[in-house]
Amino acid sequence: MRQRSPASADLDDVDLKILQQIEDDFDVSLETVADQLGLSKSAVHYRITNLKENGIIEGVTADIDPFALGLEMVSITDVSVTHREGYSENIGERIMAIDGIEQVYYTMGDVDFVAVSRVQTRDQLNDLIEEIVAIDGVDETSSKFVLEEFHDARNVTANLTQSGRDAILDP
Amino acid sequence: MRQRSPASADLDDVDLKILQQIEDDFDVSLETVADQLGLSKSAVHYRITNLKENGIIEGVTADIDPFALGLEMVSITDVSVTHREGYSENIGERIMAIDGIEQVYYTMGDVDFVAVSRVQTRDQLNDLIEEIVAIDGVDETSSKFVLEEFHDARNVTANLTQSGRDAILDP
DNA sequence: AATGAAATCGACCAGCA
DNA sequence: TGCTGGTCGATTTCATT
Repeated sequence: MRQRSPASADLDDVDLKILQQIEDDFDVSLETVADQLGLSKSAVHYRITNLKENGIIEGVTADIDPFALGLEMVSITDVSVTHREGYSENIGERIMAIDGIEQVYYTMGDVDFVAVSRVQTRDQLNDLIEEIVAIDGVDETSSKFVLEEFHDARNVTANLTQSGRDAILDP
Repeated sequence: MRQRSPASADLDDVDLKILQQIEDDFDVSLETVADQLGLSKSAVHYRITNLKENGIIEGVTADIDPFALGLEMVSITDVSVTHREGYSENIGERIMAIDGIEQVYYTMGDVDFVAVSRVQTRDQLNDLIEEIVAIDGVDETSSKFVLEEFHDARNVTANLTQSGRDAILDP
């Protein structure tokens, strides 16, 4: 698995406000953010640089509308595997590597993996599921079609509860 | 549901290459992208501006490591609802509005909604599930705990098959 | 749709609390 | 370490093709 920053990254109130702003929209000028916080542009820039270096900001990316690329079919596929030593991580990565697979979760319970996929056509969906089944160790799959999605991008700061916010601020 | 750009957005090869680059990393200089494509910096900027105006680029955002905020617990919750007129869309939005909910899918099949949540503590997870159950029209829920995730951010261009790429380029 | 020049904004640095 | 103000380089904008 990928390296992650420690759970107890010491962020203060100002960091959190900056993160909230730029996680929603990085296309704001430094000056706007600085004015809102009563800081100079340099100070905001300094903090953003640190947040990047500490891995708290993993990167800055453009969010693309999948529909613009004709990616209109979303499915959720439950995957069961035969349990062998160390296979699970490998299988997760192999599912993830298939074109059209967007997210893979390895879960506790009778279903082992849950995969979210996004494709243009039924043929692509068929191919994708066949590729999952072809992976060594995969037992059976069960897919459901998604009719509608609800989410405002990936928004970790927006989804914090108040107690969660407090937990970050005073360790 | 939110307005989306048409499936047949007329993109050319150059647009697709720009999207691929900036979806992965917007922190590249215009000059780098321009050089790779044999264009001027202004031309690349002109295209990016258009892609934003046409809604193909939905926005530019910072990706934050959830672990840095202590968000270490991920769950997938299946939600069944009693079927009444027009309730489904409303319920989806109400689930989505709960703190800690990251994504909600409305699906065909016996399970109606699939919700992905990310919280810091078991208490927060408990609260979250209670809030789902409290929604009018929700019948029953079933949750599984996620042990590991596989995904490289949201990467719609990277997940295109070759035939998918071709389908976009020649309509 | 793409270009080059001009205005604006972000990145970096030295210095300071 | 966190911040300021200034400088330089990059990006954005605009007139022009």
